[in-house]
Amino acid sequence: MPTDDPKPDTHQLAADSLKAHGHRYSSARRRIVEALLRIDGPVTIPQLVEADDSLALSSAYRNLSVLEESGVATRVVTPDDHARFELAERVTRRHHHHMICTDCGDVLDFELPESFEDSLDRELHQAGRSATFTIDRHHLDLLGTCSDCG
Amino acid sequence: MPTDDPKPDTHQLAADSLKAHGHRYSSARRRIVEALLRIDGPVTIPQLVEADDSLALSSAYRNLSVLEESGVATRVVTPDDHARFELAERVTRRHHHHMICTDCGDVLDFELPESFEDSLDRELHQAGRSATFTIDRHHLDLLGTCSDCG
DNA sequence: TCGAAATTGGGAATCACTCTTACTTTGATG
DNA sequence: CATCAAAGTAAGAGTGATTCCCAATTTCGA
Repeated sequence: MPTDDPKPDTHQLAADSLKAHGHRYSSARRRIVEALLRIDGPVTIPQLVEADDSLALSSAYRNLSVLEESGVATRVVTPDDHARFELAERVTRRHHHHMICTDCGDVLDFELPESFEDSLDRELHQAGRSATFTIDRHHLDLLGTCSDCG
Repeated sequence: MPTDDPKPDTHQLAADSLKAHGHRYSSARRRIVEALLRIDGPVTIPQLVEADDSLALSSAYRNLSVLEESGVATRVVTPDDHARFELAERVTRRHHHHMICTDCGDVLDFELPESFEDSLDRELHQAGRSATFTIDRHHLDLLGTCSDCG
């Protein structure tokens, strides 16, 4: 049972997080997590349901809210008008940012060098301090055109 | 007529931008720009109409789209489900980022040191290159709690 | 195993936003 | 300075993503 497994047991983590928030890891929720693992990258709920027909639309909306508030999934906000979801960084263990294609709406993940993330954090905390704003997290998005639309 | 006026003639800039896109700077559009100047910080359209009752809701929506595509206003996307608008950086001449209160939904502007913006740009272009993604602009948001909700 | 509590899912309801349409304003032109 | 076509206005209908409702089903602890 390695503690530093590059692919830790996502399902166990999901079950624990849900339980800690008073929810169950039901089969529908597991199917959603499996689809998110499979697809990789923030997806809209219609895309998710398309990827696994056994999911009901209304349950997918409800469950993604539950997964979000339990810290298993993250809601990704983009300029197009579907919400997108991906597994939370708590779960994937990787901090990343998003490249959003303003043409097709697709979202890609990317990472920055850790050293740069550190100086980014320093700058942001500085800014938060001077505005008396308590920082929970940051989002860094690139808006532009992906290679498909380029 | 100083060229480097800290408060350049926003209305002239707005009129020119609109004309360049085949639109007029009508009185309703001027009232919207005036409200955006007065309020400062991204506001929802209901907030805007509240700030100036003479504005009609449907016209406000339509005109903000026109102002956006003419480069006068910018649509700000946040986790709550109202679109927010502010004057474009082209118009204000200041690059800034957003602190978003996840409690009340309010959005504050903040700026980073220019030197840091430069190294940020370098990192992002590096990342864009390796993903074959053409960067148009970036967004850097702080999510957390504002001083009112703290 | 049993029962209470949680979950499911299909369809109705909601609500921010956009479209339609008939009317008004604007400004270029003769 | 009169005309009129293009541009703008605004009230309300329409749209579509998301949420709500609730009866039926599943789950888990005792």
